Amino acid sequence: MTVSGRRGRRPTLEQVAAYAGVGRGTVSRVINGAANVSDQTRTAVQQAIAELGYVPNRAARALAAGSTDAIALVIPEAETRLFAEPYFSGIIRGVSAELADTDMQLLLTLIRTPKERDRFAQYVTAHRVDGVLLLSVHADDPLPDLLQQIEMPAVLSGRRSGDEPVPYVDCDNTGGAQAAVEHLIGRGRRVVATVTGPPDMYVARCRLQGYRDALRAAGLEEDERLVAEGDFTEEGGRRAMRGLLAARPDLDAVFCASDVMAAGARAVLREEGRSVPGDVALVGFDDSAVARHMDPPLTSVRQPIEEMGRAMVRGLLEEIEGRKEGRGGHSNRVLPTELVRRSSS
Amino acid sequence: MTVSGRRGRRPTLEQVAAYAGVGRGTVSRVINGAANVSDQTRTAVQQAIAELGYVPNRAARALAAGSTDAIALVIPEAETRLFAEPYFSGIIRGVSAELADTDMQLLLTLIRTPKERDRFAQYVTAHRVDGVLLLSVHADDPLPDLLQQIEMPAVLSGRRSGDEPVPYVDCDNTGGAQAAVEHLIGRGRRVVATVTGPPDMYVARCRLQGYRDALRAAGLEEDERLVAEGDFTEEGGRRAMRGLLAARPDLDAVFCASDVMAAGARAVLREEGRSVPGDVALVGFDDSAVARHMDPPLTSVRQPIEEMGRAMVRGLLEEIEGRKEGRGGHSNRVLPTELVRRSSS
DNA sequence: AGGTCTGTTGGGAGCGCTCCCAGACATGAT
DNA sequence: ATCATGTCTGGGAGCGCTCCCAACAGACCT
Repeated sequence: MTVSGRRGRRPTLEQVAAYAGVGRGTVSRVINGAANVSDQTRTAVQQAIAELGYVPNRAARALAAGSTDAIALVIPEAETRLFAEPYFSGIIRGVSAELADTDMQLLLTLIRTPKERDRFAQYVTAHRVDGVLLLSVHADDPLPDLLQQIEMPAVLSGRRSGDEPVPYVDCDNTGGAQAAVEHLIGRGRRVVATVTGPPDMYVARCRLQGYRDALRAAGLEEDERLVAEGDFTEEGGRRAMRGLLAARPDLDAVFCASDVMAAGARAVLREEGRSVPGDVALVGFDDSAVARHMDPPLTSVRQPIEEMGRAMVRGLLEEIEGRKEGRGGHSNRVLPTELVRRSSS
Repeated sequence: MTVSGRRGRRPTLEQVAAYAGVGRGTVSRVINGAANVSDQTRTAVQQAIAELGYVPNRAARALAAGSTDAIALVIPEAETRLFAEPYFSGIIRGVSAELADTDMQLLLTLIRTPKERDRFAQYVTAHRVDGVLLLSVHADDPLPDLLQQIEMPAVLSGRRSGDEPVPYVDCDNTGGAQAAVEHLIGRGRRVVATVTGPPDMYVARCRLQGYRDALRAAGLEEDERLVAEGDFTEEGGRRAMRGLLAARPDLDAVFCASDVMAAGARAVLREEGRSVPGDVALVGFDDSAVARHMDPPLTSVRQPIEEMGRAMVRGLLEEIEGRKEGRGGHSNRVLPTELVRRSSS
């Protein structure tokens, strides 16, 4: 924590230049790692910087250079409740970690209301950030298209559809669901049901697809009465589970498209006197805290959330860099998931 | 989303002035809500702003005014795991909500390593933010003192000790714990144990104090064998619970200083064949997702986390304002907690 | 009529940087 | 010796704002 105790104004680039006996331009070159600076000069400047405890003024730099050295992480308010728990903090952790080596700043923006969204739209339209990370957007969110229209570099977490035009980072939802169901089948289950997410969400459709793929691959029966629609809430899980038990009382396994829904399903199974995993094996998705603390602990599909955060930042920085140099970026990434086996299956 | 489609450079204050037929100073006055502008002029300027879709350039403003219009929310990395789930996102939600009306920006900074801490120290020392929100600092964290030393406005969440010199927002840990234990006593429990947090954390000491206060007020026995030290982890809760059962097998209630520890305790109770709440009543602290999903659902003490976030921002803005006008702020706040009754007690 | 306020307004100076051009110097080729 | 070429360097211009001072108009007094 070597910080000069000097009170009042902070040293400026100009003062560093004077102290080192060089010109402003030279100091700027050293700071920005430009070539064409002799080793001797560079050393002298670096020493002056250290001795004066100089820290560049971001505002001045941003003003002069026309860039902001900041990216925004945008989170629709609803998500902070729904996906609250490993997701939210996991992404932030990954983003922050990847940004630590950069001197980019992270601006956090929660969007609660259409008014706030418009305000943010204004803000990005005025190019007050260099790029935007958009968390779990809904299909009808106008923000991604706006960003693309004003040519603001952006990366989404998750896709809105199969052919997402905006760069994105996603995890292999289909593969994860498939692995989960294959696992159930591997444990000898033969009547495997599923509780899905809302069908207008791409992520929900992917997980359902994975379920179907696994059944088909194993040659097991596919019955629409084994598919119940949930909404990613616990209550939705409850409702769906009741429906499944009514339609197919002979089911012996359930794959839930989220842990929270699995928690709801589990409660209904208990009410109905079905043991887990004895009578019915249960698998969730997300590997959240809920999964670990359920009784019995829930087998679940883990997404590499932190890694997704990192990948988003890498992608965004590439986009920004690419945009500057005239070439395009568009580096989508789909990260693998992992089945975490616990005693519910 | 009324945004002029004009490509290229954004309109500047100067252009707004020209468009409205006034001087730069006048536009600046209108934007910053200064007095001494005639209604007629103000209206004209506002219309020009709207018509051109003008958004002030933060960097330019910061540079000229010497302030940044940004505050930093600093989170020690460890906390994002430990307190991850309602705490982290709750605070952020509150902070963001309170900031929405302001045009302050929120910079998020996770601090993982001493190196990153030093870097942040540099950053704030260079006055690159107007204020700092510091989450759950440890007693040995040098950051609060540094901030105070360089006269950077700051607000802590939680105190490091009883006489915290830096402004803070906290919840009534003592009162919450006391209410929890009183609740247990009210339900007829007579041998009430507690699992504490690490004694070097002030929050843990407060919750223990609340436990003691309640016992004393009820005239119940206080036995040191009824107090077991945990560390806010599930495993710590397990260990503590085993110790308690060994030392006082006759206990009929346990107050755990965190939900996570309560989850550990609950697991041990199950192993030992003690029913909850039949044999042993259980109460936690935090009202986290874990509490809701335990079996049985855990009675817990809820902190008004979102409100704490809001209070932190209000306090910080006061500090910043006060600092500017030469007077001091120092508005600490201790918010009330609330007992959420579920079936574990 | 002259003087003094008060309320408004315009615009110069400057915030601390980056960009870029021109100049200084060294090197090698002619 | 001369010139071209290249490397390094200094500093002017300007980014878009806020601050502040001077100027002006009108109201009110003496």
